[in-house]
Amino acid sequence: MARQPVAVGQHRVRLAEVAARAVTSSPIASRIINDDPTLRVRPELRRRVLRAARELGYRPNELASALRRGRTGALAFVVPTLTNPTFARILRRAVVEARESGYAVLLVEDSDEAPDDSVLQLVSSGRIDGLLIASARPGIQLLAKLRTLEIPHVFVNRGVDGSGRNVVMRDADASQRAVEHLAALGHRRIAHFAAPLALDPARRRVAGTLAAAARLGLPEPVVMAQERLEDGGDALATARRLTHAHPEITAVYADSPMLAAAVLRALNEQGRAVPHDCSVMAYTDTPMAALCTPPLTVVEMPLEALGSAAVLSLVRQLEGHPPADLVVHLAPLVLQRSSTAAAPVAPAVPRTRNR
Amino acid sequence: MARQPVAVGQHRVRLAEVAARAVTSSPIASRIINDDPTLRVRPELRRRVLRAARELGYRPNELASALRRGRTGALAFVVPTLTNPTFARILRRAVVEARESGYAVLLVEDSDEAPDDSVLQLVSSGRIDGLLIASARPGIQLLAKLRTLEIPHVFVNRGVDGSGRNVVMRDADASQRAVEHLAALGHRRIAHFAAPLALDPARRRVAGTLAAAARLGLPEPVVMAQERLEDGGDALATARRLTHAHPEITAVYADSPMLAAAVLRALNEQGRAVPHDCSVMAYTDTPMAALCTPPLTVVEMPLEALGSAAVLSLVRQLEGHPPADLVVHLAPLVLQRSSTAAAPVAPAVPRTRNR
DNA sequence: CTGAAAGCGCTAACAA
DNA sequence: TTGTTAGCGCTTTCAG
Repeated sequence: MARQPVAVGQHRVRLAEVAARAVTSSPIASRIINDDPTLRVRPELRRRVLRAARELGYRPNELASALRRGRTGALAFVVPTLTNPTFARILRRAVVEARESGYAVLLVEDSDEAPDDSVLQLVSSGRIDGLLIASARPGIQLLAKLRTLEIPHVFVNRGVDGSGRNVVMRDADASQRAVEHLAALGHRRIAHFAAPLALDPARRRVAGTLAAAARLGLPEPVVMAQERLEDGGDALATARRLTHAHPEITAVYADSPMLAAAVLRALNEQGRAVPHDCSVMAYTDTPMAALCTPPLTVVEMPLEALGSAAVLSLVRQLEGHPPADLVVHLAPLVLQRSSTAAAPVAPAVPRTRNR
Repeated sequence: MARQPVAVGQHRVRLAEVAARAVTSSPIASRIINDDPTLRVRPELRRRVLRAARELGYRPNELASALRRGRTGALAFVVPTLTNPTFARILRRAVVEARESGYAVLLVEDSDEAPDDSVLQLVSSGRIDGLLIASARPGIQLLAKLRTLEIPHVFVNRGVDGSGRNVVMRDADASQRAVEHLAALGHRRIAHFAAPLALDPARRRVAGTLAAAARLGLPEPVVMAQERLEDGGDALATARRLTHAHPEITAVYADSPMLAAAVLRALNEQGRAVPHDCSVMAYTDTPMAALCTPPLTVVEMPLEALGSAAVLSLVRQLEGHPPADLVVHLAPLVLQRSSTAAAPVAPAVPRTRNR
């Protein structure tokens, strides 16, 4: 195979050339460019080196640097499903924060279906320094293998009990806000339509709902979980079962706008008007939430801050600090739109058609 | 028998150790492990090396290999917005395909707002071999700089005229299917609610709609574009303008489920029932599309195949082939749900409430 | 057929 | 204060 013909003068400038131009050696140039604080050097030489670097357009070769330093400057973000808007929001800020800390982010999808060892490949081939794991769930193979590979990592959003490295949000508080909002509107019989209960944050939100209801003196909420989440799955069927089995319910708190949309569909099919006959609200905001019919009241969460906090926490680990649990303190916030309203005075009765 | 050997202790197994155990030298071990076809070696030695590698759990250090070979084994995927479900679908398959071709994928978000040079950093610091660019749009800085850096790249979904390296789908055909679907239902006055027309695929879809309408003898469709897409933006306002200004329209073809949802909202506010008074359909399917009220008829697109094709095309470039335009041939497919139905016999008249 | 030598580009340790 | 030496772990010559 022929050698790639490289345009003349197109060749990448190396550190040695910068050093030569500044009339010094590579190590000195390296330490100046990397701002080595232990280096005592003539200010004039420093200026010469920096100027040479600038003039030549020098960019360090990260790979060479990585090989020498024994650190790659790359992190991997492991998501369960990329199509879930929640993860997109977390990831987005994580990428930015990582870059500001000097790391690139590799993406890995670790779906429930395809138990894939690409994460391990990445780790064991020395491509990355640490792992942001948003795909934790019980029984996931990754967890076991992480113990073997001793690689710094944090669990994002989905925590792992006792791992001591969970970066999560105030999920229980989110439920509390939701329940308070509904209770303030006079609702007493409410349902919590949950994401799979195998997932840690889903469980924390259920707990939050139950605790808040108890504290407010409401009857115990109905809890139903949608066990398959991929691509909508059969959320509609579950929503139908929920609304059908519990006509006494006047408000549903769903674990995502998608689940809430399923509830809207189910109620609509049964001729129950939202919010007149039944209120519906969702955990987390998405662009679609505001465009549902009716627009969904949601509990907005600090997903961007979560992404940012997760990276910072991991970077601290990489700098030698021990791992630690972290709760993003920003408070959940109810955004009231049109899907929640005062509870009906009389128990809701299915009507022939929307009002 | 499939006992997974584990590197006990901190120390990572090096090639030299594999070679030692197989009683040969590193170069030979390397060539055997990398399946060098020009290597003629005793089958027995080959077996010894592979067995030693397996037993020691050897994983090549990708960084060292990259440094030596002058190729990093990493690609960057540049997306405009991660929260757009379309890109999530493309990206998802791209990551898998890349892995199967031996590449990791770095993620970069290149939003309209934050003109960010992190892509260039990645390139000029020698972290990646090539670029998958899904964020192309006129005036984007990246385009100019790409010419300077001579880095292999392809444009995904959003093409750049005359680049000769666009990997796109049959967008015009998607519009054709949509228009045919609506025409078959008796609609004649239709509207195309477009994504920003600065974007190449949006333009191709508009062209497709106009061409199909002309071919079918329909009056020229109304075209209105939503110029800001980020986070829903003011899609609802635009949708209101569209439906309000054109009461004669009996069907709207929107450029995404989100835009379609905005149209559903607007029509609902105006007391027009969907699909009774007006049909609505969308380009591309998402989990939410099926859960809208009413569930959206959509034109499903092969986004996964697009992601896969883009990676393959880029990899070919990296292997020395010249870039080439590529159209993913899989046909757009209309998924009929409940938001489209026969055109009303009389021109639709705003009514006081849904039927 | 196989192995020894020579780096890829950078930086940590040590000399001067 | 500065330069020299020595690799990081791998793979590509090029001799044996």
